[in-house]
Amino acid sequence: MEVNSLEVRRHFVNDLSETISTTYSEACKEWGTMQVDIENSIVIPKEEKGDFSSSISFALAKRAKNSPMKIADELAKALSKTIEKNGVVKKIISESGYINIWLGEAVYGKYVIDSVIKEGAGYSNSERGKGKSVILEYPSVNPNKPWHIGHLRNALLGDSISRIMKACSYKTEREDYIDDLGLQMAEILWGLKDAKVKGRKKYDQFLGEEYVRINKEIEEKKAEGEITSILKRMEEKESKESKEVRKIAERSVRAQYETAFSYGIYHDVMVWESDILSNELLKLAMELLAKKKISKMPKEGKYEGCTVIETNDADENGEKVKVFIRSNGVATYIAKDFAFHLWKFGLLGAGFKYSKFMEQPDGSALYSTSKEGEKLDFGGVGIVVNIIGSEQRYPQGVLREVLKSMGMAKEAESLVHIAYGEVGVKDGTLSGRTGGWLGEGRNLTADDLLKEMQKKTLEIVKNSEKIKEHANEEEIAKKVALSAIKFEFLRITPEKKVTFEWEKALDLSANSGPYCMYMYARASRILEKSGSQQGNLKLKEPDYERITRGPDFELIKLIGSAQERLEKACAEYRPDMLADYLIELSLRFSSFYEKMPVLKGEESKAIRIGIVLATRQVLYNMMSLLGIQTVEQM
RNA sequence: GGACACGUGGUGUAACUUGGAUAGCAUGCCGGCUUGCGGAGCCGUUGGUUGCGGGUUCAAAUCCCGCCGUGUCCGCCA
Repeated sequence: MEVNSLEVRRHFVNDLSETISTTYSEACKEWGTMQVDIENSIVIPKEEKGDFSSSISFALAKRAKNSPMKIADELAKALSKTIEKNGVVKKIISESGYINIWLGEAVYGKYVIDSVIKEGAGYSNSERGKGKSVILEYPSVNPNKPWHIGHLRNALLGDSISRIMKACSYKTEREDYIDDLGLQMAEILWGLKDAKVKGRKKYDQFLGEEYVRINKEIEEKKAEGEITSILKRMEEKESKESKEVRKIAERSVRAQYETAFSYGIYHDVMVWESDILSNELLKLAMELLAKKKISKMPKEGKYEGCTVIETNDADENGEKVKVFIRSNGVATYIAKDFAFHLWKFGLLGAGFKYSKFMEQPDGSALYSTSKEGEKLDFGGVGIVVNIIGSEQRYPQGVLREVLKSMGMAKEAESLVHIAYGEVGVKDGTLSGRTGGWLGEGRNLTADDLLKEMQKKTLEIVKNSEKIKEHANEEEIAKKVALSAIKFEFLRITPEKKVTFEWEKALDLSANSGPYCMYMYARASRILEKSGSQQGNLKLKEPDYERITRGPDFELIKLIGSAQERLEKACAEYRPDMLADYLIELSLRFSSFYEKMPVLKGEESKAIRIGIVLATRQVLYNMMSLLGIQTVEQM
């Protein structure tokens, strides 16, 4: 039997609601089922108040025409009789209107530690998403520039959320959308001409710099008209431009993915905008809209010759219309995106052809849509998660609205937009057009951030006396650098805007990623010195009765809440909740071993080793969900 | 003009969806700790009228109404 905080909570709710319905049957009649109210009334109180607590008596007071204190007293008394002999719950008492329950340290501690050891890397995993499939889209960077720190935030969020959902048993599909037909690529095509890559620059870096130069040139030469015609020719099948732009884009994407791989970010499939056209997904989608009479083709007025959709929200001029197909026959971005989303949900009855794009460093295959290739089982999922900047709330809302008006309420509901706040810099923007990402000496790119961070961590690692194998210095420094960057980006609620500053970013003391790694390394060393391995803990016969109401049990409770924390983070798409949990865990662990010597613990030694073992495992599990790797020494 | 997001100690943030006990954590400042299982550490002190004003409630950072500030979006751009 696995007992964790979720189980305890569930039991508490059940016992409480049974007790209430018998003790206050009159009040309950009016209230109906109070299950939800009871669930919401349960919190984890301050240490000295107990392990779980309910404030339900306050809500009951009016109905039962009694004071909250008396109700809490009665309920606590009645509940005490339900305490099972197994001793997971030790006592239930009331205090100023609250009902507080106390867990039995030995019994609960044994359950928690035993299940961590038994489940290992799977401990805290959940089945909440069993049988559900999800497609996650990130970071969808235009292929005309390197990833800057804003794109990095997107990619790290997507990477972490997909890891989290996978740990919750969702069948995940990591997808990247490549916009190879956009204005930005047309501009590249116009201005790049015969330019060769100068020096040994990465191709995405080269394109990004060229793009800034090209934009100035376009303005000087007033070349907007020429670009529009290039844009149109790019969309034509088999045109010279369509082939050339795809070639440039593929080369650029390969360069961008070098960045992704250096951060440990992987995908399953990339979808090219040009393939949405070549595989006729757009045509099918528009036919479907026409058939359902959602789209209209005005014969006169402003939108003559267009295919449009009416929306609920009026814009500043009172217009309630969105153009899907322009009067010149060219589809708008939102039309392509809509067709794409019908495909994601499997509502088109057709799909792409795929070919293998490359093998990723982790050994997994990355597929890409293509004009020729085999049919594979991508798309057609139940949940769609898009990690896109908050500035795209409106178009994402339009997608949802059109789905709804097509009678696809379930899909509309399952279209999730992770609207993360933009990454800003103190002065200026990260604009690709004006080159705001270019800096002096170091750029605001994901590549340069990692490079700078590694420079810093390598210096620290080199001076560390704790590292025995100095051959691994580079590898350790890289993992520490990655943890610092990832933690810094992921610890903040996605919605919040962040302002990037080099000084702050490189300040390791302010970053908790390396701190968590440090705790893991210390735990590892304690275990090494104790001669303990995961397998032989039983041989040491830990005496669970030696768990005290102190830092040890506080730590155990925290370990026991791992699954609860994970499920919440998953339900709300919030990696920052796990970052928060990791900090708590690290702090508790730190104060635990500071106050309770493990190896000199005498009779308590075995159980304390068990606690260290469990902590180390959960640290490892949670860090993996943020994409952070551990080291044994640092 | 309309819609949305954000506003919490000096700084960065958590808790807001589901109202509960003294608003949690980090960082900074100040002070202390090392013959001790790893000092990238630990302990302590300082610092908040939760943007402002009303309302609901036994109880409001949390819910409602009205303001203020910052930002974003509303195109036959993507």
